[in-house]
Amino acid sequence: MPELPEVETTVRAIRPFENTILKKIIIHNRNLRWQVDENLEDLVANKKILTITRRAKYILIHFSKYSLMLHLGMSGKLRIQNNQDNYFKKHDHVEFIFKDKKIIFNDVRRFGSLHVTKNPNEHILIKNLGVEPLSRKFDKNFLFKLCSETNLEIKKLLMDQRKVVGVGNIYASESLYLSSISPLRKSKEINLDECEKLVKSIKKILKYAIKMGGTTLKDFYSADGSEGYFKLKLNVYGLENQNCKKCSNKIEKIIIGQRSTFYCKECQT
DNA sequence: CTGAGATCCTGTCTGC
DNA sequence: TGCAGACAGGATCTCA
Repeated sequence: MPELPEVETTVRAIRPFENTILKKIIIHNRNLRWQVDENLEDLVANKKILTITRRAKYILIHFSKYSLMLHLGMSGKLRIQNNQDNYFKKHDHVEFIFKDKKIIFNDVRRFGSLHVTKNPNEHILIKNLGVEPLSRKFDKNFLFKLCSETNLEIKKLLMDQRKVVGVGNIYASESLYLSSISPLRKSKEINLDECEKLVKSIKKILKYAIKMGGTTLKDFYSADGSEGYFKLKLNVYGLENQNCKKCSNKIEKIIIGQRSTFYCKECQT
């Protein structure tokens, strides 16, 4: 579920917990993508959260000495619940307990992860990550250079977190559609103009998705813990055999790197 | 070094 | 209904 906009939306939803004391963490299941660090609860119990930030698809919760790194994987989500509403859902693995409320990490498939570290930027899972697509650094020249350094299908390149972070399977298909570039194109054959279009499309769709996600923050807080991110209007993803909005050709589904990929053969060349 | 493919896990949907 | 098989929005690891 979570690509950059969903993670960013989640970060914004829990940002009100900045400058509050995390009383304790209760871990019901340490068996996530990686085992949760043995002493993680002790290191941050009764400590004040200073800031909550995002790097790639990681949610970073910073305390004075340590930071928590939370990744939502494929199916992870956070929900905020009043302490008095004492109910559980299946696959609630971690509870972050505050004075009146708690944040609960629920993850059906357990591809998510939770780590504690002194310096997240130096953590093995973070230090080799690529450029933030919404940063200034990510411009046409930067993407053009990335494209010239390898010869992957462009969609694979976009999804390689060591090159560009945050773009997952949905937004890769969508941004290529907006740019009229085929997901099968080899990166070395993509010219500077096309890189410009692609950079603009990626930034545009990510910003749009974040904006849309923001409108559901209220749901995020709701007492019943209602789930689900706003489903923004997609142009190609999941729309196999439906008509392309630009040319009325049928949207095709193909597999690239074992991942479903949707595109219009007619408009994307 | 690169790139292809397997893999972790559970739930849901499709087709017989 | 039951059941097998495919598939799901991530990312690492192994191996050629």
